Amino acid sequence: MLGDVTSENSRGPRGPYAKSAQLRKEILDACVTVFADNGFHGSTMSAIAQRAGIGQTRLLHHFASKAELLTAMLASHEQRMAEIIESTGSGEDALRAHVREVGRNRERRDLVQLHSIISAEAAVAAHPAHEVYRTRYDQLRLHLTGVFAELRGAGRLKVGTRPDILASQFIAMMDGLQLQWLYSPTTVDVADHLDAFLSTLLIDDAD
Amino acid sequence: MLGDVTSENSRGPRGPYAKSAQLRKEILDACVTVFADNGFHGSTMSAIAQRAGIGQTRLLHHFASKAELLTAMLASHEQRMAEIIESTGSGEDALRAHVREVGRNRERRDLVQLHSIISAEAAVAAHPAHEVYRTRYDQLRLHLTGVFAELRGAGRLKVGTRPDILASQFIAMMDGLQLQWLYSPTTVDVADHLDAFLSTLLIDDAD
DNA sequence: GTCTATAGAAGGATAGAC
DNA sequence: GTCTATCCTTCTATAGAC
Repeated sequence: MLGDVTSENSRGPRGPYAKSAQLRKEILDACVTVFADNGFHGSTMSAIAQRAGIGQTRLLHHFASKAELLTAMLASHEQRMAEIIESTGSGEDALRAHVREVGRNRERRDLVQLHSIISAEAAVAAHPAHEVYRTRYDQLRLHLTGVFAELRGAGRLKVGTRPDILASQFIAMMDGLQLQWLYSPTTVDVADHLDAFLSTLLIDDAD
Repeated sequence: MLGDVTSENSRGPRGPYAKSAQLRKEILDACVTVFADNGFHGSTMSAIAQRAGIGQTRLLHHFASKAELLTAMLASHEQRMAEIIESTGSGEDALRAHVREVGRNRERRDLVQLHSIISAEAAVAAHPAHEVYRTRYDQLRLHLTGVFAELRGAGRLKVGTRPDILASQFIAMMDGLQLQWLYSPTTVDVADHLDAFLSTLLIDDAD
């Protein structure tokens, strides 16, 4: 810092690191596939390296451990989920946005597998992704509780329902339907069944 | 068979096997705990043996491989699920029976973890439990579709709902709520939220 | 940053004595 | 049926040359 006229730390990676950044990205992509198929426990550094088309030691040079690889990969996806929560408008639009997002996963079986297997593994406190997932579920429930509460205020919710319970139910339905879809892609239509669920809850907007 | 006057094969294990049967049971119990915490991939024969209080080679003498251990353990539980499907009366009683069963799992966190992690791992075709779980989900959907269809016939179902979709939704809700309960046992009440779901679907019986 | 080589531990599974 | 000893493989991770 002091007197270092060439310092550019605040502007992110300099020239030589550009290639590294690209490689890191490719490694993280390889991670998704391998972790999706075998979970954290069943995946090996060698398998990930092979998938990324590099050697095992080279992989280890960029990510010091398997746990670091998992958390880095999850962090790179976390951003996208945050966007969905923030960006959406209010009320029903917010819910339909979630359904649309889940519907897009039809083309990304790897992402569905990844979520299903890691979320289940990480339910154990010792798992490297435990805190990340606990926080994620808490935030998502909080967000959706707010959305349903808003709908309640607008008189759009069927009587006898509670926003906080609906939030848990909606998340459960997303997770559970995606799991069944993995087993029977032609039988279970995630987006369709989610829409059906919302239809049983919401009173038609009459404006 | 031919001329073997001492043959008692058709009456199950003879004397000397009684101890083996007991040990097998203890091993399978140890399995539940270990597989529940680490899944199939993350569990080791040594860990299971240690949990069962025996040596690794002794474990291997009774179950030839880890995959055999998993399938034997699942088979010993399959029976219980079949009973729930068969035994229950009709209509709403059948659904409430499922809710009660899931409610009992509050005292069996290990079983919930086991189901969550194995069902997610086994979504990959190469997993030793893949076929078992695919079949289980198919049968459960079939069973519940019948139950909901019956309720539809009795005029107990809200309009705009479809028995087959409700079956998928109900299973998804069970799986998904149990997963959230693992992360937040004090926030998510599985049986309560399931009951709430059924309440939004069913028209009160007026007889 | 990348490579070869390899350590050191743990994995599943087998052989053979008792 | 149970034990000790052990094989072979694979795992994560390190060291050091280039």
